[in-house]
Amino acid sequence: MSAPASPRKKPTQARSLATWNAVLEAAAHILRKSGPGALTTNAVAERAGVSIGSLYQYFPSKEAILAELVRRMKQDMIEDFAEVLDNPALCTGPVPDLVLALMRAGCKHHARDPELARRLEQIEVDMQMDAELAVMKATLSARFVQLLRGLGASDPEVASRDLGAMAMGMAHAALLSGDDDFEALAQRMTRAALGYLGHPPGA
Amino acid sequence: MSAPASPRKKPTQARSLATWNAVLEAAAHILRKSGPGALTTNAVAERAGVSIGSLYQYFPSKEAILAELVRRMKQDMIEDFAEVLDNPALCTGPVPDLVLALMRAGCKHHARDPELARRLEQIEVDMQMDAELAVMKATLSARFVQLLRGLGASDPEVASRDLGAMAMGMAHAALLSGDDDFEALAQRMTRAALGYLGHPPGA
DNA sequence: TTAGGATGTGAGCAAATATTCACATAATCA
DNA sequence: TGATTATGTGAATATTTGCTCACATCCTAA
Repeated sequence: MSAPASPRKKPTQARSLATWNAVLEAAAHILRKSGPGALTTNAVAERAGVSIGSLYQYFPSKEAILAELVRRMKQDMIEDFAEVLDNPALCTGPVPDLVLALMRAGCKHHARDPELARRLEQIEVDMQMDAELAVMKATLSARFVQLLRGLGASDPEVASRDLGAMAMGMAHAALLSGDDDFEALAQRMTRAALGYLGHPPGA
Repeated sequence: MSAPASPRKKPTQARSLATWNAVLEAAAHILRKSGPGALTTNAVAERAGVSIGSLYQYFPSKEAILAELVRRMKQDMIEDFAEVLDNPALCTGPVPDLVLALMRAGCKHHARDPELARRLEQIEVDMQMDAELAVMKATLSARFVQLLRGLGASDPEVASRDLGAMAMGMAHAALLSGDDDFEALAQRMTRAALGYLGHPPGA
């Protein structure tokens, strides 16, 4: 419960790096297939083909494993969004195109690994972040707030929160229904987001 | 895990009904204040001022307690929505007024007990429903689908899912930020929903 | 080659947790 | 009243789970 959520030691040799990865992959697999209730340290070690002692050599607690998985997902997400935010043509072009591109980016990691993404986003809510993760989240959030201010949103902080939550909610609901058409999903998200921002619906 | 999620026996005397209620209230309190991780049967019994044996007389498992809490919340929600859906003036009036009324209804149980509502909605996702709960959810969903079809939504089933998830996501995010202005929240939800439905933003 | 650090092992401990059961007390009714 | 049923009790059990530790094996570098 009170154990630090950061890795105990970084692997240096190739052998230990394989162990490290096997643990994370096993945890991801269990989370994906059986949910957080089945995620026990012993189960992770067994699935990883690694002894429980080895697991604890690199992760001081179950939470640390989850934290690392969340950090990886968040990292990917930030990169997906950055690809859009760093594109000058999109940022100066029509707002609907920009919003659609952002929603597509937001759906990307769901498309890659839907169930895992859903689980991790749910877990993230109840997880106390380590400093690294906090910085990553703050950075991403700040970029959105700035963008929304540029789009004329009256309360960019709230708008950022709302639009993110809206997209996440829709994505999770789609997954639970077995709907994996993420392009159509991104377009529906865009309609809602543009409405939120006060843009009239175009063709 | 495989225990039935329905109550073991219904209380008949006043004394046992008090026990029944104390258990549910205690479970709600723990969920609200400490989250699902702290919800153990022994903790619930202790908080309720009731022996663990008594708890198991009425609830065959921890899941059964949660199922009952979820059923109660869902029941309240359905009533809140029914108040709007059964109002002819609203249903035949301007669409934005109707949508706003629905969003307000959707926020109502969050306003009553925000943290509990958030937790229960999260738990509900991973809970296998009993028949009673399934019927309640299906009934509510059917009414929304019908309404959305009347509003000209091209895919009412998907729209119902999307709009519900959207509202829930925004509500949860607001709560986590400590934002408890549910009227403002309902208005922002309405903007997004109208955009989703293709309605041009009015004054 | 060999010393010493890095890595791996898994039995087992301590704590937590869900649940049962044998028994006690209270309410109801013939 | 006495008998039967409803309700309440909490110590005890069986299981699970996070985690440690004493020891084995592997790698690297001098």
